[in-house]
Amino acid sequence: MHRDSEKTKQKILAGLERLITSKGFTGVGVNAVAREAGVDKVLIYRYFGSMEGLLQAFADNKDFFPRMADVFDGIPEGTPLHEIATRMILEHIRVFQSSPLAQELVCWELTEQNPLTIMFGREMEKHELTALAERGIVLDEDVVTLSVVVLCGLEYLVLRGRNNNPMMKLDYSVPETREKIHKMVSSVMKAFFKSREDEDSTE
Amino acid sequence: MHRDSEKTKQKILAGLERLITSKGFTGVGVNAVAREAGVDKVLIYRYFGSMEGLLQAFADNKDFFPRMADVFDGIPEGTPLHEIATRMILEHIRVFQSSPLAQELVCWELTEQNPLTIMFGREMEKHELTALAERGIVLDEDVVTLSVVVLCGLEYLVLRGRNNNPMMKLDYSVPETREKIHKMVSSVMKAFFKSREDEDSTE
DNA sequence: GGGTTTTGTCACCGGTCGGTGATATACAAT
DNA sequence: ATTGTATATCACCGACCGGTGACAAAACCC
Repeated sequence: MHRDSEKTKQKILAGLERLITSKGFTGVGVNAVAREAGVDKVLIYRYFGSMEGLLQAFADNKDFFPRMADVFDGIPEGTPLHEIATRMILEHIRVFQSSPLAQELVCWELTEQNPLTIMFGREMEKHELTALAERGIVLDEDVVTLSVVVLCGLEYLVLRGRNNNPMMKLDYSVPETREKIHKMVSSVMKAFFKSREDEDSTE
Repeated sequence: MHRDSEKTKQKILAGLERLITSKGFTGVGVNAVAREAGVDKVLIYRYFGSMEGLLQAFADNKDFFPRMADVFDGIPEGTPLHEIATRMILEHIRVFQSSPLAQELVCWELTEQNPLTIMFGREMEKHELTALAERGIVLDEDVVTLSVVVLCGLEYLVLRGRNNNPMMKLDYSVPETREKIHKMVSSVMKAFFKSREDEDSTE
């Protein structure tokens, strides 16, 4: 039984993460976290002050999304804008789908406010399209709006897919459906870009 | 103190609804419902067997969405398809936004399975586009997919708007933003329909 | 070594939860 | 009025919750 406060803090944080991903956010509590971490709950109060403090610490020590900027490096020069946007969306959703933690946090965010969900929300808010702005890529406002709405739609479908709650027969957890949706996204982005250009040229 | 089992059942069901909309689904429990309804909790077990039974009964006695078919009656003959689809989407989302109960149930659906969320999910699943099919209106599969994805995106934005969780600066609870989004939906549907037609004619 | 601080264990508190049995009270049939 | 039944009230159970104080033991400092 070594005594290492730093290690126990990590055990607690790891326990919290396991608990969230396994039982969902509704199961999160001081007792449950302590049990999961194999640690006395009083240590949570000692090291983090409270459950709120623990959530805050968890949010601080974690970056939920990989750097979106890396996506760009895989995109060759001269790729049309609509394809860049499409890839951004699909890449984001791929990451999101492979992260049960992120999915659970979004659900939590929709039902409650706490230090963790607030921080997570901020992270979520900026990551995507700011990366474009950093590269000096300026998109039509409507295009941005569409991208976000589509992105939201896909996230939502991923969340519904977790519990087999298809939306109008559209089940994102089915590979064929997923493929169909991806194709649609690609073509709608293309069509919308084109219609914007046509409009600009006739003004 | 009248003794009217039917009335008590209604009081319990009403209490459940008030509780869901006011405290959210996380606050739902036998004790809380009984307290909210001003009734002893044992009556819940007597009349509904269990919490599950109560949720089932609540789902049975409630239709969450007004008949979507009525939307058609307000649409003149000869309206272009893309505009019909657009109106369907926006009408659905208008209803959804004005129903805190529906919003809370969706959140519940995303986190847990129970008789109520399952029934609600089924209701949600069919209502929208089946109405089109009933009228003999056949839409391109991609168009349906796009409609659903956009619809999902808007629902998601409504949910995020409840707790001020904008998505990439896009806050659906702000009227101007809402207006902007509606315009975008209208024009993207138009553009996508057009691109489908172009594609068909060149095959 | 001794004394202090840090780290961890344990027992306990009041409160709420889901669930149940015993009992009182209103009503309806006779 | 008497009986039986449906309706409602009350008290209670064990389990879990968030939170705290008392205390043991390891580690550190001199």
